[in-house]
Amino acid sequence: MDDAFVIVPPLSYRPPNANDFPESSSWRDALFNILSLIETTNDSSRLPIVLFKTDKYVCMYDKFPKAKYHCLLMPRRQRGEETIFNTVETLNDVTPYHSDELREFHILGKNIARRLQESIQNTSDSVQITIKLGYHAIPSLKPLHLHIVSSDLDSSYITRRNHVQSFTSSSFFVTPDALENHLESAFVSLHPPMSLFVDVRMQRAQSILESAPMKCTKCDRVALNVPDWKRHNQYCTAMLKQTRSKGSLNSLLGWCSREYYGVAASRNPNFVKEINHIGFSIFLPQRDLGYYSWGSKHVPYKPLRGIESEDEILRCINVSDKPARLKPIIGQQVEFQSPTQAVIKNTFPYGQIMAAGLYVASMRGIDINATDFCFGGSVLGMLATRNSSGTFIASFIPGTRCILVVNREAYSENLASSGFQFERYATGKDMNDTVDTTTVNHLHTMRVGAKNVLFITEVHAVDETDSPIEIMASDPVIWGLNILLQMISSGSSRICYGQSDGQAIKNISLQSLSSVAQYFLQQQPCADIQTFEQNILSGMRDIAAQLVDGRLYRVNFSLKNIELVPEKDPIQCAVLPRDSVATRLIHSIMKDSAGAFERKRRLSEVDQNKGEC
DNA sequence: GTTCTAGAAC
DNA sequence: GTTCTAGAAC
Repeated sequence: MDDAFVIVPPLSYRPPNANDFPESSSWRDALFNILSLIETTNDSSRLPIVLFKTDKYVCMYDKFPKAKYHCLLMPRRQRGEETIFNTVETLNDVTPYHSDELREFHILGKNIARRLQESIQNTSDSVQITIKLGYHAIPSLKPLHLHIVSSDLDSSYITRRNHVQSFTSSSFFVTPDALENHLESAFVSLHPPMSLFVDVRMQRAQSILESAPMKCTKCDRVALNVPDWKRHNQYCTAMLKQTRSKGSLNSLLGWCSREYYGVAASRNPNFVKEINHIGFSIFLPQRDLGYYSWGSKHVPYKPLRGIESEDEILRCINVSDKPARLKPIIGQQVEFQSPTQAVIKNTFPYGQIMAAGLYVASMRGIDINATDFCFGGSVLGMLATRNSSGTFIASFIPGTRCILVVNREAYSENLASSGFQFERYATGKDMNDTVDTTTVNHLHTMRVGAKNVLFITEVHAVDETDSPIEIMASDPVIWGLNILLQMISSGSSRICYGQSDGQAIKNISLQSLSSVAQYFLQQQPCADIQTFEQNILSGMRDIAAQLVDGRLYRVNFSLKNIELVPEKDPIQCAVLPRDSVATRLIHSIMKDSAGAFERKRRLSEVDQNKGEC
């Protein structure tokens, strides 16, 4: 281990004021917000909430210190870099594969602890206080954070039983040594270690918080209640017990075997398996951010730049909606109906609604600043085939370095068409209903190569586990690679399709993503997945390299190479509302999400009341 | 994670 | 009457 990475200078502990900490949309995102503040602040070593940082890690003061000295050590979020820590949110995401990184992290933590110990050497506290390191077996906050905390636990912020237990229980407070020993045990006794994850015994850990006796850390006296524990703790004069750490194992840590595909795997394991089964290696699903619906309420068309306020967008979003469940229709035959014609243009508010997806993604904890790209549903296909059957526009999302790429082609759709009829049939709706224009969208992130990509795509249905299913009234073979990449963009591991002869849909079947791929590759023996992957990665590189300013660019092709050309009609081809509106929509989440969220709630109540009257 | 508060425990 | 806990809201 190269100690140079983790050398810590002498530290002086100067806890900040509570209002030095950034406001957070939700307490769950508090640490993420701090981490992105650190990345976006020019000289973040001057931030009062930071005690010490390196290129990879940051040690910040705890906002509610449970002892005279209390900090949190975390890996920094590194844009575009492959650090495994980026996907570790709790101890349950840790694998033996993380051993080396964790060891380095722990050495840094111990060195910080040593410096803190030095800094209190000459104070009256020096005799009684030692600095301890540990993770909470069940943390309240993500991502992974190591507590560096002094043994006194003398703090007005200790108010509840679980505060006491979480820092005094020798098993709930998981020391770095205990975690390292646990990981080490996988290499000794279990095989194969790479598919194993740490598994915290949740029930036992919870019962420690709730019902284990609260003991004094010095004399083991059992307290009657929290105030009793605090009173005794302040005046107990017994010597602090020396805790053994080397070689210790933690009784709350076990193992759980599952394949490693990233964080999203637990939500939609089939999708991840299918992608790997096809042979794609550049896609690593990360976070599944769920669904939201867009109901435009039959208002007139409007140019995106004509949107006056974010409320015009907020009122159309329903964050608790999800796609309808696919009905058991396999093998059935469906006659088409003759519903009322309903032609709609993909113009706002019936299209061009990426801003809504960005809003919901921010609300659900995506840091747009830490995201490299945001793609609509057909972008992967365009990059892979280098075929611009569409008008693709690339531009920075205002106020960020995140590149939004969407198909801005203007087209019309008829809700009476057979495709829409089949979608409604497959989800148990009235085939003749051409009035409801609500669409449901899925949000998820993937690593694509070394980049973080947010996907905002429409989905038609979900299966019994609420995973997306593509629905299509034609044989997917016709669509070839595009449908494959559209499914990947929407996070769909299956497609429900039937063959249409104009009168009816026949042979409705359900196929997996990999069988669609297999069929496509059979039809086109010259096609190979690796070439498509290279096209996608080099396309993303080209776009990032050529996007030099805040203007709108059209994605053109010359000899299959991507060329960004400044869009001649940036007003007409806008992909987001004007900057002031878009910025408030996306960034208000960080600073003022409570306000935006409350406003959204009030608006939806108003709309509901209208409906009821 | 905290804050707030009803009502149980004393 | 006061002290303390636990659950909901944020």
